Amino acid sequence: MDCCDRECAVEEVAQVYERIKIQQPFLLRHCSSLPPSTATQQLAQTHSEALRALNVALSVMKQQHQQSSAAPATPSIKAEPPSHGGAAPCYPEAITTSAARRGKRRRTTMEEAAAGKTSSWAGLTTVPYEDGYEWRKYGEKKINGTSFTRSYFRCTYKDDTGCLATKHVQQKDSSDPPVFQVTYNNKHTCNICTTTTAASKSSDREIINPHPPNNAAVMMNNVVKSKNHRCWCCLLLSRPPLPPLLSIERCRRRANMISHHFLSAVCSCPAVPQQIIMASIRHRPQVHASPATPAMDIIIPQEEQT
DNA sequence: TGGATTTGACCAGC
DNA sequence: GCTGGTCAAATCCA
Repeated sequence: MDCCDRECAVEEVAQVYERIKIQQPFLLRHCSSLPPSTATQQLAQTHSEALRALNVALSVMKQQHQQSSAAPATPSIKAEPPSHGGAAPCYPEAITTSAARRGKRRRTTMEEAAAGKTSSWAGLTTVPYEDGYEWRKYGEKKINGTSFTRSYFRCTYKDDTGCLATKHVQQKDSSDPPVFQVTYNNKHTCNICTTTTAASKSSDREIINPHPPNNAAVMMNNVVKSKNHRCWCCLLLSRPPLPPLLSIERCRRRANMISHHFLSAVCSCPAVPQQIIMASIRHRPQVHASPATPAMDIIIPQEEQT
């Protein structure tokens, strides 16, 4: 496939993606107004899967396009399509690197990753901080031959559960939105997602039901009726590993941190004020020098701030 | 005040 | 000796 064909394909997929994305809030609203049934369940589920698949396809296609237009000497990295949470990468089934040992780790090169000689896994994404897990930053370093610093993260629950999952995020370019290379080491063993409500801080951690309802209508009703107003937007867009349920307050804060792509993908979420969605569409995402900074600035309307 | 982030120092692989 | 990954004290922030 030549360059023009590829661009046409990307454009076509992008158009379909935008069309489905626009339809999703209306569909979900419609489903929520109907009594739960297999048909509405399947419709909502299929719609969500289609949206996610298109998002994945777009990410991969854009990535391939960038790689093909790069210098030939540039080594290709092992990049698999994400399985959840928009463009966030997923984990391989087997991660058994010796680097999992505590202490200093053997460096892994791009070549090794491409050759599959290392069990760590790298992928490109525009939403490096939205992969459904909670991460705590523990370091940042300027890497030779790169324009941007690399940020190091470990699982927030390392101390609680001994989870050894780590990742590092390296911004690759200043494109719009910026592309990040995310490298994961060690699989999550914590198996917990946490939530923080507006009324309580992180002390009230809870284990999320591993089998949440797939029915969009049920989930919508739960959001509307439940006292703590949990956000389910991530659940709707994802498959295991499950992202955390978020309080509306937390989701609003989080909306300030996520990229244009992801935000527009969750535009059906009732917890994220429509004004934020519109603001994210009106204002082009800003490019920041450090990947640790938000991918864009969104002004939360005054009445929405708490 | 406690949790999260920053940042310089340290350590081990290459 | 250089470099990437981690540690941990200092700092920030809600």
